[in-house]
Amino acid sequence: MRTTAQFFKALSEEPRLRILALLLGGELCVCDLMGVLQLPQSTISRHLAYLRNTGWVKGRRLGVWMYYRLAEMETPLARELVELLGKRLIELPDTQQDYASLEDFRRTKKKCA
Amino acid sequence: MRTTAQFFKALSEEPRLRILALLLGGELCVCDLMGVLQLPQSTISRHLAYLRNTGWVKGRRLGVWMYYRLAEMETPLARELVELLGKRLIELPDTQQDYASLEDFRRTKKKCA
DNA sequence: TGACCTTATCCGCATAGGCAGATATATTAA
DNA sequence: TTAATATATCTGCCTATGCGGATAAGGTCA
Repeated sequence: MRTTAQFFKALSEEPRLRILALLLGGELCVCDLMGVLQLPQSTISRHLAYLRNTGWVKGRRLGVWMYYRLAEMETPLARELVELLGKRLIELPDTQQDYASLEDFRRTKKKCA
Repeated sequence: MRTTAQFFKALSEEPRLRILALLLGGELCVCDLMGVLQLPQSTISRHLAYLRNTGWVKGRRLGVWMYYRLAEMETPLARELVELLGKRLIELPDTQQDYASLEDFRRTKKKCA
């Protein structure tokens, strides 16, 4: 139960929820997330560490860049929750706006990747 | 998005998650929750206030007792999340144990209700 | 190797929020 | 009205955790 609460805690802070919403759309590197969330690199990285430790995301290194993606969930609760978020979280206006920012960022400031 | 994060925050602390899991089984009074969670009354009441303020539960007074139940959710995300919890959270061993404790408590120490 | 880039972690600080005990409020019953 | 019970809120304390800046670590390329 403690584990389950810890798992939900990942969703309880706005920056982490936004990161997860973005990752529902596919793999992203840290600099993409910085571009969208407009938060310092250390903050982004710390939240990603949190998400890694609670089993939400996995990272892989590609050269200099770390790419993060949603992990494969291990329990039915987690799997169905991800499915639900993919359907309902994504349709929220805030999420849509973040997706638009991501588009912008990738088009204009493609410093990374 | 902030609201959504706040909403998930309700699930991010073990006592609140346990309370919600119990309420998935139906309306309960504060003393029932005290009996199961074994936490001081002020702690239970504070968590219930939190759950009230974030729209998770509604309370109604019946004489001296306050009964709490899950609220009717207002968004598809929330509704489907409750449905998911009702299916998957309830089957966790910890939750089952709390349900058993509730049975016990109601049978033996029926001081309230 | 050394310069440079990206990401992770460390540090100190500030704040949110948990807890328990004390007190206040509401309801019932004598 | 007074007493008793159930619940809510207040208070003070303490821990967890968020934050940003600084620094470390890992990787690439000249």
